Amino acid sequence: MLDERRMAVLRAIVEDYVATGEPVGSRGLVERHQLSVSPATIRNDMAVLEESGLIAQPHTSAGRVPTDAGYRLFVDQLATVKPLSSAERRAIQTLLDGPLNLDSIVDRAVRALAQLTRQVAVIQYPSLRTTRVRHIELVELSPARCLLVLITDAGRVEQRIIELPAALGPETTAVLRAKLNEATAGPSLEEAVADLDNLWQGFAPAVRPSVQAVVDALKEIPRSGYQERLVLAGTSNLARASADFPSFMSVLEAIEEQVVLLKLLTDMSADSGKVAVRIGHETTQAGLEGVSLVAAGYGPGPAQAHLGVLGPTRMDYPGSIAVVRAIARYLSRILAG
Amino acid sequence: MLDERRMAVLRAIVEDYVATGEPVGSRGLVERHQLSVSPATIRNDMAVLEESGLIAQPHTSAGRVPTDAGYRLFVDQLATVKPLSSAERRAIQTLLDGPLNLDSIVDRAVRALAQLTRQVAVIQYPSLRTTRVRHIELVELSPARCLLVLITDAGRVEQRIIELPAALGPETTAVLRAKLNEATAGPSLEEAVADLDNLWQGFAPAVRPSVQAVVDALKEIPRSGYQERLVLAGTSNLARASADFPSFMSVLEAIEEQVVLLKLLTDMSADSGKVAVRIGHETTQAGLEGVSLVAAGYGPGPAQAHLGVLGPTRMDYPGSIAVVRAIARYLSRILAG
DNA sequence: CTTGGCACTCGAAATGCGCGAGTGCTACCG
DNA sequence: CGGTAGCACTCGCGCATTTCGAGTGCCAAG
Repeated sequence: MLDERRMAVLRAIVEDYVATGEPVGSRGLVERHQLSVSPATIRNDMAVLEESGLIAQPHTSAGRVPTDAGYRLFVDQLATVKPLSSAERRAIQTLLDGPLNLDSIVDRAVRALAQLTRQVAVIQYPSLRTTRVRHIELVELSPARCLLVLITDAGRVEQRIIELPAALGPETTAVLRAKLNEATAGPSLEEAVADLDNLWQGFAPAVRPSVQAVVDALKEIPRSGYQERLVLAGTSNLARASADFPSFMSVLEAIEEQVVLLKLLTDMSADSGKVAVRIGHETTQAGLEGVSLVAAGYGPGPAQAHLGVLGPTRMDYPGSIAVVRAIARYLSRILAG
Repeated sequence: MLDERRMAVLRAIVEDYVATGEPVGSRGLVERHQLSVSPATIRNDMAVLEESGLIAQPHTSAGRVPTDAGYRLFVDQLATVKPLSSAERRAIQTLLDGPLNLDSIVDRAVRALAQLTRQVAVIQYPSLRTTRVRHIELVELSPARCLLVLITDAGRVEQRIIELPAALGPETTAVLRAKLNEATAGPSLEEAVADLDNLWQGFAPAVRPSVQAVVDALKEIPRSGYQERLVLAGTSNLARASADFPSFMSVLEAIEEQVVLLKLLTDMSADSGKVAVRIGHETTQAGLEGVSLVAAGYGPGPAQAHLGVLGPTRMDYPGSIAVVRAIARYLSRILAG
């Protein structure tokens, strides 16, 4: 039923529509592709494809447009891997230069992603849940306050100011710091933090409430919603494609909200380096009608975080997939180094 | 020449145009405002105002629209201070709740700013140049690498990973950390950092290159462009007002670029708490045609950073000014606490 | 100085029309 | 039976034309 040529026709329709943005007709197809059959034949094939729900026509006497299902089939079976151009390779390579602190790496990566795909790019910071603790620092700011600084494996730094019931004093602070570092030196933060409940026992009664305050703050870190951070770039690319969205303002809102986007990202690909694609209605989120998402996990070891690009369903999937995969790998490598 | 009533007319035109977005005619004016004169009189006044360059008509047989100069006069002399509504007060008040670390405070503040003004909100992080150092932390990650963590007065935390020519060892690290804290305990980071050039003399020859590497990294921090951080919110509000811009995509691009925006912000208000307004062409930046900016400085003591909102020239100036001022003050107070 | 009256202008919306891209169908061919 | 050529038909798009009305400027009178 869906033989060789019909698939070729579908591929051609997707490619042309992505390129031009206009419904593609039978004549144009045979002209631009080497299909070596007549337009009439193509029309018959198109009728079949339409019946299968892979393409549709916006109105009678217009050309055909791929449906979400059509894109899905294209991405899964028809798309040929598109190797990165040397210019793209070079652009990504420059990521390796520059400061090694996480903030600036992520910033450069997200900009590169947006620029190369010409879509909206999004990167989630390595989750505090799953990464391991590299170091914990405890600084007395005043008798009533101290600062807790947490540095993870992936280079992420998180800080909290803690109000203390009673002053700790320099020695106690040093001891507590050492114990915290010792206790969290093992597996992920989330697991490590579970063992801290009895820490106060090793301290003098006077400072125990303060110790507990610090422990509570530390336990709170992987729990709070604030711990998830998302950075965006290339929002202006959305405006360029605004004609493709029913309401691109609602898309902007949904993106800014971050919550929805975060959920989508984490729901998608799990494995580091694997690229997953959500097309159109598959992103069952309010405000994201007509939006596709190409995402991958990244991070040292198993995926600790995700990154991706977001654009109209009418999007260059092979190209986006290639860039997303490449950047995810580079990022993983840098963070592991 | 510009008597009482003419100013009242200008104010009415600005208010109506801001409210409706449509050129306002003489008849509508007398209907909606208590001007107790006839439309014909208003027309004469309008002719004068137009001659003075304060209003203009998009085309013959259309109503009048304020020019940039008109808005300027309105803001400087005509606008009445608009007190915050209790709902607005409450919304800002909730800023005081929640975690006290800088990132989340700024995040909440920028969202509040965007929501209350229904404009694009932008907040600049307290500059590393002018703030004082609260604490410096130095952590050995491996023999060849250490992590430098800088905590400023305003609660900002900055980190760098430093490649070391030779291992420092725990004792030397401790000594160096102490010396760095001692040396930077004075004035602003930028000034403090100037005195570090001879620090290596106090160390054994073997570790001197490593000490110098740390000092260099520290000196680099206030210098690098990366140190300036800008956070945005409410970009979707721009889309709502997209009809007001000649090309709102270029506005989006300019905003994303951040460099332009940063320059504008720092060029504007200097004093903490004072609100400054740039209207239309006064923002002499490419891509920002038809954009106005309402900004204020904030921070403990003299303004260390800026925040503001950005929108079409057709914008509720009194309201925006009130909110910007309020949030700048709250933020200053929180950071000082 | 203000006001009513009036002719005039000009953009926005409505209307009508022709063009052409594209389709589906049918008859025909290898 | 799949492919092809021909052909009538549909329907959105672009364009010219018209109409409508909001708003102005000017003038003469109060």
